[in-house]
Amino acid sequence: MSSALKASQSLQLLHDVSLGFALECRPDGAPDFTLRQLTVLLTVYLEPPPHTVRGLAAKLDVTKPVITRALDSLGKIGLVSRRRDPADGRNVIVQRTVKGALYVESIGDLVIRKMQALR
Amino acid sequence: MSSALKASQSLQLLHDVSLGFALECRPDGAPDFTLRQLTVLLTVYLEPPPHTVRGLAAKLDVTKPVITRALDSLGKIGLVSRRRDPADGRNVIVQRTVKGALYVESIGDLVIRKMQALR
DNA sequence: AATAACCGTTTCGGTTCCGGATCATATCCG
DNA sequence: CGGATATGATCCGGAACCGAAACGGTTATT
Repeated sequence: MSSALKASQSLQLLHDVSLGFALECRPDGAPDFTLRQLTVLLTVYLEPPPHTVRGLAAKLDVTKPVITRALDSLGKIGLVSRRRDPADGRNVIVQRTVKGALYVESIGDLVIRKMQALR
Repeated sequence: MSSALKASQSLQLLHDVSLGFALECRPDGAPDFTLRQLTVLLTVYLEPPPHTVRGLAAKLDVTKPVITRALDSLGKIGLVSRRRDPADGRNVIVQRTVKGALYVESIGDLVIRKMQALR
């Protein structure tokens, strides 16, 4: 048995993760997560730093205010923090937090759990 | 090598799929997909029929108007259709469409593609 | 020093989404 | 038949989101 999943299994996994995420992964009474917010969060925690508003906007192909607002939402519940770049005062650097790292880790657990439940 | 992915790989996969979905899987100039709309779509196409508004609302743990609106959005671009239940005229049965099936299949391809690109 | 370029945030108008309540219709049951 | 119940759609007020544009602050250029 290889590590490749069949098409139907891939879809089932995505379905289970989407559903499980909405049902089980609500952080701290936070309201619903947008797919965009989730993507921002995962990008910050999975891709090598530093992360700037401009860079995230380009990577996700959205405008800057979208990123600013997403960081507002994520920051409000402590999943991310911001600080000015000391080297270039125009930049804002998005930083990871302990709480965010734990939360992202729990999402990974969800994916693994759903994958193991696949048949 | 087993079919199990490590935690970091699971997260990377979810990230790549989220990002790829937003960037590559825009059906017919359709606006952004909500995570909820995606979940509804996948549920309709992956879980055994019949699907009703009430059943979908219960499964996703949201109110009925949310499902009605999601079906409006999905139906507008032909990814899903509705018809009255001939047996019980109160029910609305959500039906799959050819276009929807092809679209869901393309999402499966995306997942597989991102999985194969994992390292 | 003055100007231009760059970056993130805020504002603005418009759209979409949400849950609760309500409505119209259909079915069930006394 | 008539009232209670069930289902999905619609309306309502509030909240969140979007892109374009404008704004304040920082750095680069001349």
